[in-house]
Amino acid sequence: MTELRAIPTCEGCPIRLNAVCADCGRDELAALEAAKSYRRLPAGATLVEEGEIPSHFSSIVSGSATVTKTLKDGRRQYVGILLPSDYIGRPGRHASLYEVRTLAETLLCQFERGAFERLLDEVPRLAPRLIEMTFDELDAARELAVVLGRKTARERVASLLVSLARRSAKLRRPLSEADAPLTLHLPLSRGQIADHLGLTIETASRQMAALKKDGVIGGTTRDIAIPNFRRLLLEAGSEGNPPPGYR
Amino acid sequence: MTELRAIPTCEGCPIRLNAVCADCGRDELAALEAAKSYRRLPAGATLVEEGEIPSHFSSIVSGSATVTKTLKDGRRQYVGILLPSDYIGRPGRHASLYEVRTLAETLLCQFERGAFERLLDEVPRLAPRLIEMTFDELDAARELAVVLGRKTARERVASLLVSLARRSAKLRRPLSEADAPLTLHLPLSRGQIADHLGLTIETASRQMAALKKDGVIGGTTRDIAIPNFRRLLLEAGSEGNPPPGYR
DNA sequence: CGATCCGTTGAATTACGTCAATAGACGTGG
DNA sequence: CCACGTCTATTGACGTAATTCAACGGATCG
Repeated sequence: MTELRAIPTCEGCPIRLNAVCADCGRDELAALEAAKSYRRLPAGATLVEEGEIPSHFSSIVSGSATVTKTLKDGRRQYVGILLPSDYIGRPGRHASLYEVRTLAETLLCQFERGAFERLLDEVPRLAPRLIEMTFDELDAARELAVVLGRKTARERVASLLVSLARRSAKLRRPLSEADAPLTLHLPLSRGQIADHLGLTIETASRQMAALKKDGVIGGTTRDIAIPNFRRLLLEAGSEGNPPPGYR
Repeated sequence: MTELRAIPTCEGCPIRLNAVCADCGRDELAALEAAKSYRRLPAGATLVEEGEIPSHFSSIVSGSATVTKTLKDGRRQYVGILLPSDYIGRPGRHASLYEVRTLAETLLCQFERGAFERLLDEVPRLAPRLIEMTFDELDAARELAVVLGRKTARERVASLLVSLARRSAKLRRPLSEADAPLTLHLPLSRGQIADHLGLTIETASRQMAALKKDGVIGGTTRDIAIPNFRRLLLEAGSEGNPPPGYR
C-alpha cells in the first residue's frame, strides 16, 4: 500500500500540510530538518510502552497505530487510532499512560524530546499548531466517550466506519453529503474493532454482518464498500433518528 | 460553600498556582491583569452552547461546570466535569462541539478571545501551560473512554467518586495510599452521574446504594463519606482485581 | 396542602456477553 | 498439490448486567 522506501525531505513530505509542522515557513522548516530523524517499524511493534517516558516525539508519516489503555486485569480499550500526520508524544517528562503500537508497517518522523521542546520555544508556528492538534485529539477522545457511553453496538460499528472513512479520504469536500460509492480498507481486525468500541469480538463481528445484510456496507472482511455514505451516517446515530425503542 | 463575593487580584487568586496562568511571572501576570474580567453565573446557567463560537476564554475560579455532548435524539453524555482552575475555550474561531453548563454558582476569570490569542503569542509562559493543561484534559477524556468502554456500572460509579475525591482534595500527598476517612460533596445529582457514566438514573442510584450497603461509602445522598479510600480504589477496577466472572 | 422534583426500589425485558462449535484464510512441509 | 496447523472470523444457544417500565417516598415550595 503506502510506499515507505524513500525518506522524504520536508518539502516533498506527504504529511507536510497536516502534521505538527504544517504551519511552519521555509526557514522554520530548516530548523526542524536539522533535528528530525526517521524510524521505520513493522506491523505490531510497540512504539511506546505504558509507564515509559518516551525519548522521542514523533509524527506518523505513513502507516497507522493504536493508543491503548489496559486495566490491570487485562481489559483493554483503544483510546485512539493514529493515522498519517498524527503525532505521538507529549512535551515534558511525563510517563506515558498508554501503549502505542503499530497496526501496519509505519514510518515515523521523530525528534529527540529535549530537541523538540527547544524547537517549541524557538520555532514560533510550532506551539500553536501543537495546541490546535491536541485540541483535535481531545475532541476525538470526547467523541469516543459519547460513542462508548451512549451508542448501541450497531451505532458504534457504524460510527467507527464513518470516522475511518472521513479520515482516510481526507475530505476537503464535505463527505457528509456524498451519496457516491466509496471503499475503505479497514486497518483493524474484528478483535481490534472490539477493543476500540468497548465490545466483544463476537458482537463486533455480528454487527458488521448485520450492516452488510442490511445493505449498509458491502465488500469483504477488510475491504469495506460504502454504497451510500449518508445511510451509514444515519446508522451511526449522531444524525437524528433515535434507535428503536429509545425513550 | 465557596465565597464568590470578593473579586480577587491575581496575587491572591485561589487558582493562581493551578490555572492557565500558573507559570507566569509577576510581570507576565500584569499583562493578564490588564485583559481579564470576571463573570458570575448562577447554578444551571449555560456558559457555552453547542455550535456557538464562544466570545471568551475563561477559567473557573470557583464553582463547577459540565461539558456535554447531546445526540440529536436527546441522548446525553457529559464528556468533562470542570472544577476550579480548569479552563473553558479553545484558541481559534472554532464552533464549540459541546454545551458547557454550570453545576453550581460559578465565578469565571475570562478573556476576550482575540485578547487571549494575543496573550498566547506575547506571554511566553502561557502557551506551554495551555499545552500542558490540554494534554491533561486529553488524559481525562481518554480515562473516561476506558471507564465507559470497559467498566461495569459499579466500577463506573466508584471511578467517578475516586476522580472527584482526588480532584477536590487537591492531593499533594498521594491520596491513593491514604486509608484515613474522607468526605466528598457530590456536585452531581443521580441523573447527572448517569449522564456522565453512560448509565440510567436508576442504575446510578442502585450502584450508589450497593456501595453504601457494602460499606464502601457512607454519608448522605450528596455528602459521601469514604471510610477507606483504598477500598474504593479497588472497587473502581483500575487496580488489579478482575470483576466477578471476567475471562 | 397539592405540586414538583429527585431519589429509591421492584419486576420484566433486552442487548450484549459468554461459551462453544465451525468455517475460512493462509502458510508450511511432505 | 494436498494435508495440516494456526489464526481470525462467523454463527448459534444461552446467561446476565443493565435498561425499561412502574410505583412510591421524601424533600422543598408556592
